[in-house]
Amino acid sequence: MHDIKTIRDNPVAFDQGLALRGLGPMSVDLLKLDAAKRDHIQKLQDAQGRRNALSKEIGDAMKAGDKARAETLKIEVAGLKDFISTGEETERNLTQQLSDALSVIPNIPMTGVPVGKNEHDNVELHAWGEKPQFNFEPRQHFDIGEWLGLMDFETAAKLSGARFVILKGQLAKLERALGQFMVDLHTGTHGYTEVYAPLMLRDDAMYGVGQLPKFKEDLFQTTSGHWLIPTAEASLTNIVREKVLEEKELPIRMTAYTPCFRAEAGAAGRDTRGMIRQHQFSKVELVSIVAPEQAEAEHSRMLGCAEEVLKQLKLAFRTIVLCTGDMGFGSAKTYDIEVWLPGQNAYREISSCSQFGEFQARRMDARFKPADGKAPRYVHTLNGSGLAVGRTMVAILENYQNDDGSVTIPDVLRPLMGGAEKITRA
RNA sequence: GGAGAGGUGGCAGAGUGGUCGAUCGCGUCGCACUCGAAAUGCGAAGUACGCGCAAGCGUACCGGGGGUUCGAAUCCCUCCCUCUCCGCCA
Repeated sequence: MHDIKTIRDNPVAFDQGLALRGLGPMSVDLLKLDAAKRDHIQKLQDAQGRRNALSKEIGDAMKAGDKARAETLKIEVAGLKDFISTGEETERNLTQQLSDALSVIPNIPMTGVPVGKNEHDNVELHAWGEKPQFNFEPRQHFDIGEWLGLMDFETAAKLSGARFVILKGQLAKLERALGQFMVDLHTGTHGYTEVYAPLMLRDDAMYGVGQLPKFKEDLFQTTSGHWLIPTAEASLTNIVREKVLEEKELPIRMTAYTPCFRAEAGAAGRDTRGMIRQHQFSKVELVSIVAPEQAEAEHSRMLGCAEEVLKQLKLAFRTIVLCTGDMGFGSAKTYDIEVWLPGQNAYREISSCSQFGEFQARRMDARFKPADGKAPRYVHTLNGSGLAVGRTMVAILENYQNDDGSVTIPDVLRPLMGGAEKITRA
């Protein structure tokens, strides 16, 4: 959510920021609405002030027993009544209009983010690891999983339709092991606090992280009106909503291993086979709540925490900075980590780490009291996948596949897989 | 699901429809006393928006929203949340 005052003070910079995202200028319309609202408020407040003064006089007159004077004054106030009641409604409407307009405007990219139109303009930061070499044609993960007899899309479709999967035996266990491995790494060596949080959220919470009002069609809603979380970011970030934290409490680092639910409304025809794009998947999420000055350093740190998972699993990846035209709605700067998938012969996104500035904090009203005792300021929020569990399983299947169809289990996961070294056909 | 009780400033807790933006206490901050601290005494302090260079002035805010009234923290409606008892249940 943008601050109308900031736009008022510097409309040109605001429009330039939008242009980076490929959007047309909006400041003129917003400021017109803002001016109309403030002009109206001024008139309304004058009228309210007169009413309050007269009402006080009525009270005094009544106390003094001067009935006639009280009645005269009442008539005078009656003249203001219509203006005030319609004026209050108009104020509500104008406020709502302005807020509606602001709530669907994306965040402005930070300076330094590469300027570009779409994913082709993203910039590679660095790459890590060696792509595995095979003396056979590497297969895609769904072929591997189905051949193993441990990955079943057909039955899942009977239960739930497209974009669901059933995992069995060692693959079901691998999913659980991956989640546990990641959470243990982030809580153990990276200093995050593990959190168990609701998977169903209310409107306000979804609005707070920017999922609503604009991306309703990407979400599932229950009959109770709750929204199923598309990412644990929504649950974790909202933990600080409507709070005024002490600066010494920052940074707050949280992680959670949760299912995520996405309607994938706009993805018809994309990644229709396999586990890459599902309505339900697991993810270990990282969320940081920090003072503004810490945000950039925290962002790099978070990226490192996510990359460490891939390093320990010995999976090759590259890290890119999304260009201005490819960033998500609320993000000010985003790193994507893409893991190498030999079966697809391509890098695929496995993590996205973003900083939001105060964009989400404004929507949530999440602030902190600076150590110097000055007025509360908005916190900065960050989140990143650490990692998407389903896609990590995909990467393991494709990178660790063997000629005989089995899949070698990465060293670090073996203790969590009952000591097994390979996943073999059921 | 049934019945009931509540939601007031950082916390706790008063508040007959008319100087209530709100008593008192605790906590916080400043000053005094002290070598320093504690204790004590005195004093300060809500948030948002608007106007103003500023001092300041105005408006709104007692869970959210709407209403009654000349005037609402106080009355009415509605939604949300919390607590207690009963029922059901992983």
